[in-house]
This record gives sequence, structure tokens and C-alpha cells, in this order.
Amino acid sequence: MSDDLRRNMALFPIGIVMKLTDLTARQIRYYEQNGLIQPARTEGKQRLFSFNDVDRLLEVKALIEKGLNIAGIKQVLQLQDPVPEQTEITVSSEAKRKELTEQELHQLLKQQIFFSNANRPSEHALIRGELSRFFH
Amino acid sequence: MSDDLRRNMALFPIGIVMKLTDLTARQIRYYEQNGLIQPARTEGKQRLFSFNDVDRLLEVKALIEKGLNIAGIKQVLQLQDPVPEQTEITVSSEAKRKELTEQELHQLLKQQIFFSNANRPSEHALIRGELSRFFH
DNA sequence: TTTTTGTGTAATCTTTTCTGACATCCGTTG
DNA sequence: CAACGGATGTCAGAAAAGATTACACAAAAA
Repeated sequence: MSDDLRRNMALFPIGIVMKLTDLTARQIRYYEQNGLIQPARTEGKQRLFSFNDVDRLLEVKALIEKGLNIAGIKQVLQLQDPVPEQTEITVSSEAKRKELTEQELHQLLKQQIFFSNANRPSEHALIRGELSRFFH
Repeated sequence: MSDDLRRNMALFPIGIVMKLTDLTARQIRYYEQNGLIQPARTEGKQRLFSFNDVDRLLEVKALIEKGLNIAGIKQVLQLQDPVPEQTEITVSSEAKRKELTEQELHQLLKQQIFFSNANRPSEHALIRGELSRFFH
């Protein structure tokens, strides 16, 4: 839930993602062009990637290295996200996510995590629990 | 231990940090100039901030809002990091950290976390445990 | 063989960031 | 009060990073 927020927060520019994934900018943009990822953008149209995006790119890379082509990767990634019986909860959370702007995401993370973290150095237990799923 | 790696990985440009902290670039640079943070730099000398840096900035901000000046903040932050009896282990880990270049940090994170994550979607238990301390 | 794919590369433009300087607002202090 | 220093705003010019587009090309597919 707020897990999605963290994982979907647009944080890194393409240069960092290149280092994290060992992919070239060309590759990353090509994969985006083919719908494998959909990074957010700054006002000035620069790409901003989330942890989810980076994970996705690493999956893509692994599949590329196994010889799959883009179409195959799309298949595999869809299989990994089988979109099972969508419950009301899931649907509503999806809808809610789409309503959130980047700025709102930042605001949320700020307030929910960083801020409470900074102000109350002793109240970390709960925060830790939430953050344990920062990635996956 | 590899916690330090994650928390110290230089990931975000100043624009993102501004949004996360609600500080201006001017403030962030000023705090750096006064030794409150020490963000990494790209080859082109642009700042790259880690989660540790962001946390630190949020602490600084909270103290600023309480009316402290830079000198006071230095005091408080030192008190929060009292540098207690330095054990051999701590010292050696400090030394080891200083030997790591930014690139090596990225390499490490890549291999230890993202990569294993991407390749083995079922082996997450351990990773989760490690990541639970990503921030705090 | 011809076509398509995935990636490299170069050119050009825009966005973001950097540094340095000067201005300003505000507590402190003489 | 007047001068001063601390913290921040703002601006200018330069540099870095990123965006888009176009062309090239090897390898795979048709």
C-alpha cells in the first residue's frame, strides 16, 4: 500500500540507473519506447526512475542476456504480473495510485517516512517495519 | 555493514533532495559548506546524495526550525553520533568504507541487492531482512 | 536476400546543476 | 542606535547531464 508509494517514487536520473543496471542510456530509452518501463518525468521532461523501474530493468536485462527479444520479455513480464482476480481493494489502490502526482508522492514519502524519522529518532520500530519492503 | 553501503550510496541529484526535504538548493549547499553533510560528486562535480545525506538534512532542518544555528546543530549532531568506544570492527569497517569508490558502491549494491532480486524473484526473505534497515 | 531488431553514435537543443558574487533580513554586540 | 556576522535569496555565466532525432550496422528473422 504505502509500499507502492515508496517503490514507485521517482527518484533517480538516468545516469544513476545506467550505473545500477549496467545498461546504456540508449537501451533504457529503447525499452521505454517499447513499453517495458514507464519512468516518470520532471517538469523539464527528464526521466526519473523509481526502484520499481530499476527492478524492472534488471529483469529485462536478465532476459535479454538469456536471448529473449522484446516481445518475449513482454510475455514473461506479463506472466510474472498475472493480474489475478482483481479484488476491490486492489482495484481501488490502483486507481488511487494513478491519481497521485509525482509531487504528491514525494510529499507522502517525506511526511510518512523521512520526516517522522528525522524528528523522532527513537520511533523507528514501526518505520523499520514499513521500510523493510522498500524494495521488494 | 552492507547496510552502510546502501545508506551511503550516492543516488539522488540535488533536485530530488530539494523535494524530499523542502530545503532550497542554497540551503543544502550552505549546509554542505559548513560540514553538516558531505554528498558525493559525479565526475562532472555534480552532487549526489545518499539516504544518509537526506536523513541528515532532515535532522538539520528540524533543528533549524527549532531555532538552532549551524554551530548548535553541529553540537547536536555530534552528540547523536557520540563516537563511542571505537571497536576494532568499527574502525576497520570505517577504513574499508573509505577505500570504496562510488563506482564500487554501485557495483556492490547492484550485485547484492538489485541483481539477486531481479534474477531470483523467489529468494526475497533474506533480502528483505537486509533491506529492512535501508534507512534507519 | 531482404527486412526487422536492438544498439551504437553523433548533432543539437533543453534542463539541471555549479560556482561566485552581491543583496537582504535579522539577531547580537559594542 | 550602528555595525557585524549568520543564513538565505537571487542572479549571471559556465558546465554537466539529459532529451530527441537521425543515421549506421550487425545479427537474427522472414
